[in-house]
Amino acid sequence: MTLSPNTFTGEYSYSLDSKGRVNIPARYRQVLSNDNKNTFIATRGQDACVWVYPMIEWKKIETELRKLSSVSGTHRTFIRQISRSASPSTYDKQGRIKINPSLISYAGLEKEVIIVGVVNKIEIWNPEIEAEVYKKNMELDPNEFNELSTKIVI
Amino acid sequence: MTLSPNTFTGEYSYSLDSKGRVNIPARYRQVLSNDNKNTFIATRGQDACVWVYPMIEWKKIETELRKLSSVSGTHRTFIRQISRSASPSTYDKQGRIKINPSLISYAGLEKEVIIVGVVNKIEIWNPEIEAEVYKKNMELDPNEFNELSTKIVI
DNA sequence: TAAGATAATGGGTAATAGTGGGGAATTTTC
DNA sequence: GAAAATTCCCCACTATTACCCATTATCTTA
Repeated sequence: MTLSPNTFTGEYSYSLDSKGRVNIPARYRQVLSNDNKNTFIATRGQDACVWVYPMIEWKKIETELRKLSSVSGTHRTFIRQISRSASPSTYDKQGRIKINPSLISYAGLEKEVIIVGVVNKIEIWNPEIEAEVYKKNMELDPNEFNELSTKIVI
Repeated sequence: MTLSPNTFTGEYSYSLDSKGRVNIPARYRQVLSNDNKNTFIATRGQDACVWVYPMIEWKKIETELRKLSSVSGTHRTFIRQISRSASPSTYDKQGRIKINPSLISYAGLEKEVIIVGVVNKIEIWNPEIEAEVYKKNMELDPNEFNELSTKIVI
């Protein structure tokens, strides 16, 4: 059952332990290409969750950031906000990565978390917050969904 | 944990000691390429912070300065300003560099500082000042910010 | 459905990182 | 040229992290 490399789908329930570690689902680790060196980059999501990129995917962002100039105030702020919350973590022998305290509090994570594969990255949520956000988004924008359907066929 | 060489992300809290020394986070030292000779160049940031470049990255700035030297304009002023206050520092056995007094007062640094990796360089802030600047910037340009994130963040 | 294999979780310990300070060497000042 | 000041290098203590092992749970297959 080998899907495309570095592509994540499905939803899992895991626990965040007292040392701030979460397991990366075995299936996700299996589809990682070797050049990721077992390393992920965790960062703030656009929603109240943690985004976890395989290293290779993150490097693409990094390359784009390097093109921006620090002469521009807006660019400077942008780079800082993206970069400051990004921290690499190589998973241990048991397949866990470490999530740093500021990300844990940003995403409101407690013991039980859900892990969602969103194609090129992984999201880690507090289940309660995820349910709220899901509900809100569904009510919000039926039109945008229609618009999307013209762009992508599933 | 092997990210691109000379590339810094993440945020850390450190202390500036009575001798004007700050620790460079171990993770940052590990991604330094050898040709940096354990040396950084500290200078005035565009914001109220200290910018710390690995030597190799700094040399790129110097190259830029030479290119711009015959052209008048803001770029030249910008780079000259950074250049004039730049001073090199090699980190000691414990991984600390020395920040000179004029930079400490420019950035308003006290005992507690935060260190932010902004891709090609490192920023050192007084936490209170950083929080203010953050707040101000967030109010300033949400539109441009969103536009940038749709282009760059994947 | 039982047994083996794989995966998830929790915790202990050795190694590493961060902090503070002492003293030799060097520079500055009188 | 001596005293004072500063810088640099080293050592020691403490806190934190990463690594390893043990146990429990879940999945797979015969």
